Amino acid sequence: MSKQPLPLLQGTLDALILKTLSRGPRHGYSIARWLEEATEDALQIEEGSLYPALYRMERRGWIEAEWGISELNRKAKFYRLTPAGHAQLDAETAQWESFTAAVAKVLLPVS
Amino acid sequence: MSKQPLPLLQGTLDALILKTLSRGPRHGYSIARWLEEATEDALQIEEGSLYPALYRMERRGWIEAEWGISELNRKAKFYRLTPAGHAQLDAETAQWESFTAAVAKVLLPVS
DNA sequence: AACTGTTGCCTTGACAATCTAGGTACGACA
DNA sequence: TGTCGTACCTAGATTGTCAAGGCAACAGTT
Repeated sequence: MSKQPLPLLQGTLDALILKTLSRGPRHGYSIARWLEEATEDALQIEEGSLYPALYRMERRGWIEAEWGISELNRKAKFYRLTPAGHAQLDAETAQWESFTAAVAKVLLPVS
Repeated sequence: MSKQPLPLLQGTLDALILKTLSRGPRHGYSIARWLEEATEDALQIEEGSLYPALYRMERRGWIEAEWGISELNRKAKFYRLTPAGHAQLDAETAQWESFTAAVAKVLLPVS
């Protein structure tokens, strides 16, 4: 009964990152670690997914980057949410709730 | 406040179809209609997604097809779940629950 | 000084599933 | 005859994730 991390459903990573950043600025590596910790390692954030996602979101104006120094004294790129990003987070959260509610109606019917 | 159908998250369609067929055999078009009805039109099942999904699942041995006549007297291909398909449904349902639970921990924290 | 592990960022290419936008055929019905 | 709904099918584009690499720099050990 070893539990290996679930593959991400396409489209959920953005929301997860936005939510993480809504708690305060973080650098990429730290976002990944925090998400894994917060989900108790149920999700694994691949760097090959993470960094493209960050660029995508920066390009769309949801987040902004700034170089700085990490807690461990290393160069790191810190991201923070823009107002547009906050709005996007709200929208994606609402969508996520609607979507899971819809799927649940099919997959987990009430009786 | 018009509500347009949500795009499907990649990977969920299989589970939705399997669950639909677990209630009894159906033809493709009917699967789509039933899913839309069951989710109160929150989900829209595109035929360009539906039919490829059905072939995929047939190829994998989760479902079996047979030509027949629809309720409306038209030629239609009826699908039914195989034992492997039933097992797959169970697996995907469990995965779905784990995944949504993990995402919820991030997106919808308890307080 | 050399080595090792960790942190932190980045990129390329493959892959998989969905969607767009077409198409065909046929029955029902006006 | 024409139109609408049913029912199936497909090619191509798009999108996001993942696998699998690589690089640089710091910390701690030996």
